Amino acid sequence: MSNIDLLKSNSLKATPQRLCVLDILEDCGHATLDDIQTITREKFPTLSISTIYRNLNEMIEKGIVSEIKITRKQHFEISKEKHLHLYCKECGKLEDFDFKTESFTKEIEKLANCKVLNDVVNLEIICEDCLKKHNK
Amino acid sequence: MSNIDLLKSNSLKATPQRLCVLDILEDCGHATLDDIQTITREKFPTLSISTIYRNLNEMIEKGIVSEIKITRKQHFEISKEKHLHLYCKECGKLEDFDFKTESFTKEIEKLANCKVLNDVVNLEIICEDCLKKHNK
DNA sequence: TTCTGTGCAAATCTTTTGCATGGCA
DNA sequence: TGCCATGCAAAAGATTTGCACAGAA
Repeated sequence: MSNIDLLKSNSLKATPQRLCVLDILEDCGHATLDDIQTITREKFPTLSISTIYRNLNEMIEKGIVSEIKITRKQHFEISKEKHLHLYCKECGKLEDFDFKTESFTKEIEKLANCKVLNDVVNLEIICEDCLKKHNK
Repeated sequence: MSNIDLLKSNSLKATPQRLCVLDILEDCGHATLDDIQTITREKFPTLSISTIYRNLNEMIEKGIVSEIKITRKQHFEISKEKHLHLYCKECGKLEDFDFKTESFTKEIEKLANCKVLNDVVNLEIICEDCLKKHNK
């Protein structure tokens, strides 16, 4: 589904500003507010920060976009299938990792008698590259 | 270990203000900044918000206190053993759940060639009570 | 025309800093 | 005395809101 359809199917108009934000999230995987502001400014010098906030909040409410609460600066991404976020505390890299979390969450559901909503689990790590540096 | 010793062993003076914050975290399990501010005010009407921020940041740096990044308002807790946070999106309850996350994190480490640092994994859920309400 | 979305500026929070004061080793 | 910690006020940042205008249905 194109980003245009994604917006329309959530009764949001496909404005250039919204598409621009979605394109950035698609290209970068995840972006902070600063990232979004910097990149959008190149295309739309007049695009206002309040529009970014407003649109992100709307798209989060509709479930099109998700917030990633792992670093102090929050990141945003286009909502997608169950996966992991691996954030390297050493080099600051934030990556998606394709991993079905079901078997983990199903176990919790059984033990705690609850329904787990997360499609995403966030983990702080030291990444492969940084581990290699340690061993040198 | 008492909170006094906890502070001293991290070369922080055990001031009444710091102890008050730690007591709150101990009593509540987790508290937001608002919680901390409201409760400390009862005991120390003059305790300033900047002192709370400064102390929390220091204690986070030393690893005595951890931030919980799950809701929009961040929560704080006294650092402890590996466990889960279950946050009910419906009623807003945030609870600890005793669950060893090792088998999950070990699997990720193998697959992604990384070291997982988390002692804590955050999950958004619908809790047992709220599920019951649905079925009525 | 009627809505919805945008930009700008102002208002409101949140968080951090600078500095003078106070208390404890 | 010499630190370290605090309180207060100001500064800096982040986020939201009000309003008038612009553009698409």
